Amino acid sequence: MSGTKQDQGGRGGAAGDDPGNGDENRLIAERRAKLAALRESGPAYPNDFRRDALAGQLHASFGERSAEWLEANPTRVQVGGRLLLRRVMGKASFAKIGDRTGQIQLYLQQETLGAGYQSFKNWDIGDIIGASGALFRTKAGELSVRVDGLVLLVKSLRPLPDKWHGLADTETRYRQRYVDLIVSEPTRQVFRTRSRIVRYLRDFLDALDFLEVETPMMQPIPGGAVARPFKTHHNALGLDMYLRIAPELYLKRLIVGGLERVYEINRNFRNEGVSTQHNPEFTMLEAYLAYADYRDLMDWIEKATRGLAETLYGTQQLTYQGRPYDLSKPFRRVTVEQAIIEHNPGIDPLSLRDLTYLRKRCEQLGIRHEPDDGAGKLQIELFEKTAESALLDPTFVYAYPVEVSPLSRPNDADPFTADRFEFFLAGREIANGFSELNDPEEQAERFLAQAARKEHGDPEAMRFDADYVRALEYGLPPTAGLGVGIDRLVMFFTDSASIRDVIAFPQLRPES
RNA sequence: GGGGCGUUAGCUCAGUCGGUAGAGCAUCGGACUUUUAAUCCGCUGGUCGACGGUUCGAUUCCGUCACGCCCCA
Repeated sequence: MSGTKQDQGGRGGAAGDDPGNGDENRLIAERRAKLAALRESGPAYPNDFRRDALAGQLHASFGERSAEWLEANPTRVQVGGRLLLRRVMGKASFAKIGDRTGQIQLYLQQETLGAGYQSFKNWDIGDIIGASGALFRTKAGELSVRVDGLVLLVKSLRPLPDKWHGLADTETRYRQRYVDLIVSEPTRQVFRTRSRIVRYLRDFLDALDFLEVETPMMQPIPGGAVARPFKTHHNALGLDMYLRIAPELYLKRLIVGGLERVYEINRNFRNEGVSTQHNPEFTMLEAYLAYADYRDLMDWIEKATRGLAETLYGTQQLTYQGRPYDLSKPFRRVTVEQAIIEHNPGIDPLSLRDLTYLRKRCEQLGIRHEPDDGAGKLQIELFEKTAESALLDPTFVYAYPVEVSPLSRPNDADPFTADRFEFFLAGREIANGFSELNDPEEQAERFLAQAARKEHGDPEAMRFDADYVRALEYGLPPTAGLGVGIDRLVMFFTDSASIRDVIAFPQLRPES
C-alpha cells in the first residue's frame, strides 16, 4: 500500500494512484507516509500514556489563578486528546488539544523538547497526543501547559474540516457523525443533553419505585400501536417475526404479573417515511402503573417537563426555534372536541359526532377518509389537520375517541371517548397516555374490529393478540400507561429542528 | 409518492450569458521563542455527483439517475 519506503523519501508520490485506496488524496498519502515512518521507529499505536487531568477540570480549578500564583505553586499535569490547533512560530509553538471536557492550550519550545519538538512540527491536526508539563499563564492570559514531555498516541490519516467554518454539509454530519462530533461543540452538547434527559426520567421513575424492565424487540405479533411493522425472519424457529412497534402489550403483561410499576426506555420501529420528525427507529419511554389513571400521568408529565427545564437550564423560560416557551404556567388541558372547535371557525359544535357532517367537513379540507372510518376517526383526522401544529405551548388534549384508542378504557360518563390524552409541545405530539382497557371481553371485541379493518386493507390496523387477551383474563389491575417520545423531547430541550440532529446515526440511504 | 432547492479542491464557498475553473482555511516549502482564525513569502492541489443527449466544444444547456435538505401527501 502507500507509505512504502520509496514514498517516505521523496515528496509527491501522486495521490490517488493507489488502486486499493481510490478515495485517497495527497493529504491522506502524506499522513500515511508519516505513519509508515512511525512504524519504523517503534509501536505506532502506543497505549502506555495515562492522563491525570482533563481540560475542563484544569480551567475549573486553575482558571482564576494568576500567573504569579501558578509560578509560585508549580502544578504538573499529564493531558491528552486530539490536536485541534497548531501555531508554529519557529522555535516555539502553541497547540490546542481537546478532550471530552474541553480544550487546553499547550506551549512547546525547541529549547525544552529538543528532538521532540522537531517531531511535533511534523504532526498534524487531528492526531491524538499526550503531553506533560507545568501549568502557567501566557502573556495573553490563557491557562496553558508548558510542555516538557510529548508523545504521539495515534496518527490521524484523514484531514479534519476547516477549523473556522467546521462541518456544514448536513449529509456528512449525519453519515460521519464522528467527524461532526470532533469539530462541533454544539453537536457534542446535544448528545450530552440527551443523556441527561434520559437520566432524569429514569431517576424520576425510580424515585416512584418503578422497575426498569426489557421486553421483546422481536415479536411474532406486533402490537401496542397503530403502525406498519418491519418484518424479519428467524431461521431456526422457521418463524416470521416483526420488529416491535411498541412494547405496550408486554409491559401490561408484567402488570398482570404483579410488578405493578414498570417502565422501559428503548427503541421502537415503524415502517413509515422519514422526515424532520420521524426516524424509522426511535426511542420511547413507556411506563405503566397499577391503581392510577390517565390524569395522574398528566400531572407527572407536567412535573417532569418543568423538572427537566430546571435541571438542564435552571429556568422555566426556554426558547425553541426562536419562540419563547414559559413552562411555569399551568399546562393547558382541553378535549379533542374543544380543540377542533377552536381551530375550525364556523364548525357546528353539536355535530362533532355526526358522521355525515364530519365527512363533509373533512372533504372540504381535502382530508381523505375511508368508508370504514367512523366519527371518532374523522374527528382525529380533523384535529390533526387543523389543530395539532398550532398547539405550541404545552397542552394536554384529552377525551380521545374510543374508535382510535383500541387499548384505552372507555370513559364512564361518555363512552364515545376514552380516558386518554396526548401531550403536545411546539406543535408536536410528545406523549400519549391513558387508562388501560382491562376488560378482556371488550379488548377481544376491539381486536376483532381492528382485525376487520386489517382485512379491509388498513395496513396499520392491529392484529388479534390472543395471549394478551388471555393475560387480561387473569386480571389486569386498574392501570395507567404512558408513552413519551424521547427524541422529540430531546429536540425541544436542545432547540433542534430535526430529529436527525438528536439521533447519533439517523437512518439514511446507503452512500452511493 | 409529488413539488422545490442543492451536489465545484480535504473543509467553507465563489464562478463560467457554452471555450475544461478561483478564493479563504488546511496541506507542502521557507521565515518566525507568548500565539489566540497567529503573521509574512512561495508552491501545490479538481473526473465541477453519475450517465446520456444537443454542440466544433458541456462543469455550464436539456434529459435520466444517485444522494441530501425543505415543503406537501
